[in-house]
Amino acid sequence: MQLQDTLSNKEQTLDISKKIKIYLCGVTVYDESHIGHARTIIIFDVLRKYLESKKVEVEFIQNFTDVDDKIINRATTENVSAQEISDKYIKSYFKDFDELNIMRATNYPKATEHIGDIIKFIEKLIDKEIAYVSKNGVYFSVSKFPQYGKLSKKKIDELQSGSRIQIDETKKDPLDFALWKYSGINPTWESPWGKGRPGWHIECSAMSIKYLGENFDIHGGGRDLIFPHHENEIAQSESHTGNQFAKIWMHVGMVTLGGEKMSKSLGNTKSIKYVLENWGPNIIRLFCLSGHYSKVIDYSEEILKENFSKWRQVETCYFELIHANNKNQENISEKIKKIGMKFDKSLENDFNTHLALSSFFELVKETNRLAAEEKLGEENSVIIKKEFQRILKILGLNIPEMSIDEKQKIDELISNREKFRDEKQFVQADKIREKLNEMNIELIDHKEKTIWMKKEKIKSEK
RNA sequence: GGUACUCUGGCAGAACGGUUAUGCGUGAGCCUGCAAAGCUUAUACAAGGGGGUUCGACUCCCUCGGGUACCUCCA
Repeated sequence: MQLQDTLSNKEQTLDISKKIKIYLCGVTVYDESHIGHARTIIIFDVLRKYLESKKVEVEFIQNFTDVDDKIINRATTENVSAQEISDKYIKSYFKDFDELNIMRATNYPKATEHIGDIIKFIEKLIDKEIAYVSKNGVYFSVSKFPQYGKLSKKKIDELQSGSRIQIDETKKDPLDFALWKYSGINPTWESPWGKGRPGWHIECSAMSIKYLGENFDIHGGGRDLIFPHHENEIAQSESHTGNQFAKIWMHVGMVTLGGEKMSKSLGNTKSIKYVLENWGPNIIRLFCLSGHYSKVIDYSEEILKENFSKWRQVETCYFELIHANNKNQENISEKIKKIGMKFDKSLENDFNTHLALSSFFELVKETNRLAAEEKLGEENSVIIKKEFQRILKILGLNIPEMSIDEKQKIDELISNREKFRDEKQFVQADKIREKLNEMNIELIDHKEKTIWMKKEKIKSEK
């Protein structure tokens, strides 16, 4: 599998004949997650589901940064403890992402639960004289890591001149960043240097190495983490271990709103809860997979509506497959096999989900065509269904199952309607159709039969 | 200002040095008691501007321009 690597700026080969270790930078838990977070996590979720569909073992670590100024600020404002804030939003995080059908990570380490590891990590950096203790905390000395800037392609002297932060006189160099900050405001921990809390970045170095080792396969996150977060992680980690850190750096493009980056600080976010309520998980997933992961995608109601139309076709396809019983059949196994191979090939070529989706829609279209031509028989449907469900599973799309009782009731109503139709009592027949519609059951009248499909309830549908 | 990414048909969005992307939308038709859904078919100067390399460029090179992101809050 080929993946574009931010560090080398080249496609690198991911050897999928062995176990794959992935570390994804998760969220700082001080507020509701938005659709931008969802995109990044959905991309990695599909990557993982694809790998696992190929029987590749994946160890997937995603952290929660649960100690941070913003958490503390929020806690102060709401007059509760920082932990209450982070707990609340971790809970909320899982609610959102379970609903989005995201597979749980192997582990979700939290910064606050790894303070000991972090302190040890910093101690080693001090021993190596790469970090130093100052009046305000412990700092990483950027000048001790000559390759600093290699990920974000920045030159150290340019960074210094363009630096927009106020110069902290206690630091040896304005670029040096905090590993440990002295602080009297809770939460704080004792350390060999004084009471305080860890800086941002250090938790990801300490935890990724702890769980995945010094040199793991993929380190990912949003593009906005390249600098300074990931740049600093590399500096700390490689100084610490003397080894190469992650093999491949994979960065997901931003979600914009009206061409502007969606971010909490700009206040132009669409929360996952909002979008879930209006469009549901499947359409969100289709939307997030509709462009190449490295590029920007723009959120708009129109584009969600477009994905809604796509989803309807997928649903139709599914229900056609379920009800397939035509006698005439075409031999389609070769065609389906080819589509499946194209789907896989697209994903293995820098994880091109959009191209993969176009193969998927070929399958959907082909099935719906056969159904329209009354050529979708049981044999075909078995072949197609296998591939259809394989792809659905990789993409994390989900058509809700129905109970047998429900199905029975629907079949009854349909056969009643058929009687009325045969007797040309269309008013009665339409009444039944109307009734089913209220149950979110849509009828498709074919020449030889009427089939039903359960439509997902979409609030924003017109 | 620096760095990176980006500019493809009404919209979204891919691949590829020479071939239909695909989807949405729109028009027409088929199916239907009517619908809906679906199918068929049609539709689009496609390539930010200008140069160059090449037998041939959307694809490579140069140049000019637009957009976005990052330059210590950020997925």
